[in-house]
Order: sequence, then C-alpha cells, then structure tokens
Amino acid sequence: MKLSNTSEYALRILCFMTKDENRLYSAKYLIDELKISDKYLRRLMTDLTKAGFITSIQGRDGGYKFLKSSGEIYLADVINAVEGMDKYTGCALGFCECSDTNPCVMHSTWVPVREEFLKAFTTKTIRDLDIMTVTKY
Amino acid sequence: MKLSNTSEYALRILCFMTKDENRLYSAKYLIDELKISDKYLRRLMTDLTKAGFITSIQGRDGGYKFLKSSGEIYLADVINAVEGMDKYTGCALGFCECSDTNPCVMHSTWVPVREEFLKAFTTKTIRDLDIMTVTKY
DNA sequence: ATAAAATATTACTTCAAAGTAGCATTTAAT
DNA sequence: ATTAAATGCTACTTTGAAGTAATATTTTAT
Repeated sequence: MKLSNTSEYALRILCFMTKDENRLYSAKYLIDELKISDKYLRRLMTDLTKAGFITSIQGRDGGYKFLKSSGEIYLADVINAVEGMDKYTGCALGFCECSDTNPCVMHSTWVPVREEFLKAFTTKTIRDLDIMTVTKY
Repeated sequence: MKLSNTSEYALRILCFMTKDENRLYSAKYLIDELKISDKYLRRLMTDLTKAGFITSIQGRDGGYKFLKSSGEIYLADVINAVEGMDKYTGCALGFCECSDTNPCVMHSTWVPVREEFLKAFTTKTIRDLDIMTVTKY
C-alpha cells in the first residue's frame, strides 16, 4: 500500500509545480528541490509530456510547464501515464480472472479497500492535494 | 495495491487449510494444490510455524496443522509474520516522518484508503475469508 | 539399526523495478 | 556560426523480492 517510486515521483513533481502554476520549471531546478535523480526525473517528465499534462520547451532557457490545468489532472491519470493502474486495481491475490461472480478468497475483503482507493484517485486532482499545508513534496 | 507474493501465499495457504481445519497437511500436498514452489512454500511454513499459527510435525508422516484456531488468526498477523505490515501502512509517498501534524501532500487523500485497509486486515481473520463460495485459493 | 518420508536451513540464482551513464538533439544569446 | 544550456533517447548497472538447489535434521515403520 505504498505507491511505486515511479508514481510517487510523478505525483510529487506535478504537485510541486502547482506552487506557481504558470511558471516554467527546468529539470535542474526540480531535481534540486525534489531530490530525484537526474535521469529518472527526465524520463518521467517525458512520460508526463507525452500524456499531455505538461509541455516541454527544448533548447536554452527551456523547461516544463503545465499544458492542462492542475485541476483537470486526476491522480489516476498520472499513474496511468507512468506505469498503469492495473497493479493498483487488481485482485489482492493476483488472480487475473477474479471478479464478483468468480471471486477469490480475499475478494469480499478487498473490494471495499479497492473502492476507497479508486474513489480517492479518480475524484481527486493534482490541485486537490494538500499543497498549502505542507513543506515536503 | 496488490499484496506481495509472500503475503499472498501465506494467506492462501492458511485459508486452504481451513477446508478441513483439524487435518494434518503435508508440504507436498499443499504444493500440489496451491501451485506454490516447493522451497518457497516450505520457507513460509517455517515462518507461520514460528509465529504460532500452525505447528509442524517432523519426521515420517509429518506435516502441518493449526495450532491456533483460524478464527483467532487476523490477516494483519499473517502479514506481520511473513514480511511485516510497515510496507502497507506507511505514507503513500514513502516519507518516513509523515503524520497528521506533519503531512505530505498526499496525506489527506491517503488516510481513508489506509483506514479501510487497516479495518479489513485487523478485523478479519482467516476464518472470515470467502472459503465456501470459492474454488480458487 | 536402517530406510523412507517428512520438515529445516543456508546459500545461490533469477527477474523486474529502480537508478545511472553517455551521447544526441534542440534552441537562444552572442 | 558558435557556444551554452536545456531536453530526449538508448543502453547499462544495481538492488531487493522471488524463486531454486543442495544438504542437514527429525521421526516412524520395518
């Protein structure tokens, strides 16, 4: 029940960028502020760009800035962009054919947990995160 | 939001053993029925034995059987015995100092999900799982 | 006593996620 | 044109969970 580093980083980056939503952020600056390694962050930025959340400006004085409003970027969308939600929405025991009509032993136990997870990640956007009350990203 | 294979196997094994709660189960039989590899299953059985859920009978005609009643073995206890619950109850973003008074950006989003998870795993026992309605373990 | 059939332990191998390195490409200022 | 400062891409290395192999130990039936 911890997100993968990949999803964690993606959410932290986008969230951090809402501090000044119209600013252009260089990779260098994000790396320093968020303590994420250079190449890993750049790879994620490319994924987030391809997903259409941000746009990248190449060349000198380049960087990244929001293309969509942070209020339109759902948490589940971010996870889908960098690794896919499958891992988080599947059967607790990994049975690929698990369903309400063909449940595994954990099914009824797991359903409410998964529902709560899905509710949070499909209704909350990057803008809804606790940006103002927080010092750690 | 999938359990690790280690926890998955542990839960499946104990759950399967409730089909006939007083029976003695050999490792060989469990391996065949649950399609878990020999050495991995044996290692888990040792962990489950040390945790006091089951007892192992060595020597010829040996095997494993419940020491505690399945109704007294909480799901969280099982996870604790084989890998620890920390991974499942921590901050979504992996901040070790994350708390209500010093939250990360995901904190308020994550709390209800974690609560639902904890409720399920600390109140349900092995006996509460959907054993009767199920063909897959 | 011995053999058979079970569990216990330790060390090794494999695999996928995470992280790193190096080079290519792009663009603005000079 | 050239240089500097940024992003983009491909391949490699590391790390920890998962899985495997080999061997030791225990106990019952004969």
